[in-house]
Amino acid sequence: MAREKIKIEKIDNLMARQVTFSKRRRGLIKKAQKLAVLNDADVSIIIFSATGKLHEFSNFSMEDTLTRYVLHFNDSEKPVQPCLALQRSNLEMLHKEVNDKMRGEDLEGVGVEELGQLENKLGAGLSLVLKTEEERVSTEINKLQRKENKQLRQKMKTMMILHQEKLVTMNSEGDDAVLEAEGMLLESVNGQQHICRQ
Amino acid sequence: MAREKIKIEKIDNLMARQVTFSKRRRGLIKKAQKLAVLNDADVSIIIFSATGKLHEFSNFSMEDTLTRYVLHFNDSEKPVQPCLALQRSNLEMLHKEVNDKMRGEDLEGVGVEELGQLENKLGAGLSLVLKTEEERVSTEINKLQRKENKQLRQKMKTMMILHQEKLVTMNSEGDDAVLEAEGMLLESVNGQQHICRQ
DNA sequence: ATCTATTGATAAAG
DNA sequence: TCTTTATCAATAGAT
Repeated sequence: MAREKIKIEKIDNLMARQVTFSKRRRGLIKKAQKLAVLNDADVSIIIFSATGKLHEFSNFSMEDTLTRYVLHFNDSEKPVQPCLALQRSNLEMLHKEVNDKMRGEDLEGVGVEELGQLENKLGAGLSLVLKTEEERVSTEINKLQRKENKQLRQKMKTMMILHQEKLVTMNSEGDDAVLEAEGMLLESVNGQQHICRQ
Repeated sequence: MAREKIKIEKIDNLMARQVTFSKRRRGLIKKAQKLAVLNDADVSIIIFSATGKLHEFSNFSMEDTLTRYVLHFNDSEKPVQPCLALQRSNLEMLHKEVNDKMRGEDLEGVGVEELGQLENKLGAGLSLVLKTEEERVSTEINKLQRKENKQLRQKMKTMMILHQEKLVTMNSEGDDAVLEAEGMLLESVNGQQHICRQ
């Protein structure tokens, strides 16, 4: 869109590429801003340049938008409106799911595998991000094994486990139902430990 | 950019807004595509329309780009190039961090609070996403309290705890260091339980 | 969806 | 990187 028409292919000249990147990046974000305002939409853009530099735009909170994106796949059939409505809708879906699936069942009698499907619904969006993080760290830990740095490995694993533990703590907020759930957690962890030792 | 210049403010007329949204959304994504190709960049766009419909573009894997985005803040001083380099760089940073902070310390003597800072480094990107999810569910659980649906609450909490448990399982891959770490986890959970009962 | 007058974006040069 | 300017690209309004 200028003096000459250019072919859409990687620009060879580094200098020209950097100049074009700056111009087009600003143009893109300008358009994103207009789209967001004109149409009352949430628009988020993440750009990593070839040199690894991050450029971002979000007319709303980037974190909230990404969370909304990740959670969107929990309830993709029925698109929802604003963030609060999104949360409400997701929870109502969980209500229904839980009531449908667990009606009349004794929770204590339901195994981890059977709960897995419901748990996946609850954590589906979370897992999308978690899985890559888990796999990433797992892969790196395997690389470390070759380096025989066992001490560091143990420390990293311990930290990861403590990280998970903190999350469990966040879930436990000291009301009536929690104590029973904590008991189940202890039983589960004991069972888990047994499985891990196989 | 057309017959008349328009003010950049929310378009009142619903029909006109929808038409403009379609046109500009396609234009934005077209520009994003060109930017990605011309400059060899990773470009991801997430758009939620006012009606909650999701539109997305990513010239690379959206999941990988979002993971890279979340992880980017672990190592923001030193931008990194490709995904593999990113992982390597992050791990090397963790190496250094762990060795610097824990050199000569007996791991068993280090409390949860003291590990927290390192653990936050390890999980910083993860937490960015997890925190909102945790807070979201936590908020909704509190709302449920008012509805006095205690049975459902317990089930949800149990599922969340089982979810965390599964993550712990993912971290445990049956090598030497894990058994000790699991022992620590059990101790930690017992301690945690005590704290929760206060 | 298609048209087209007009505005907006930008490639090349300075 | 900023400005200029000739040209190309996107699009507002109409159909």
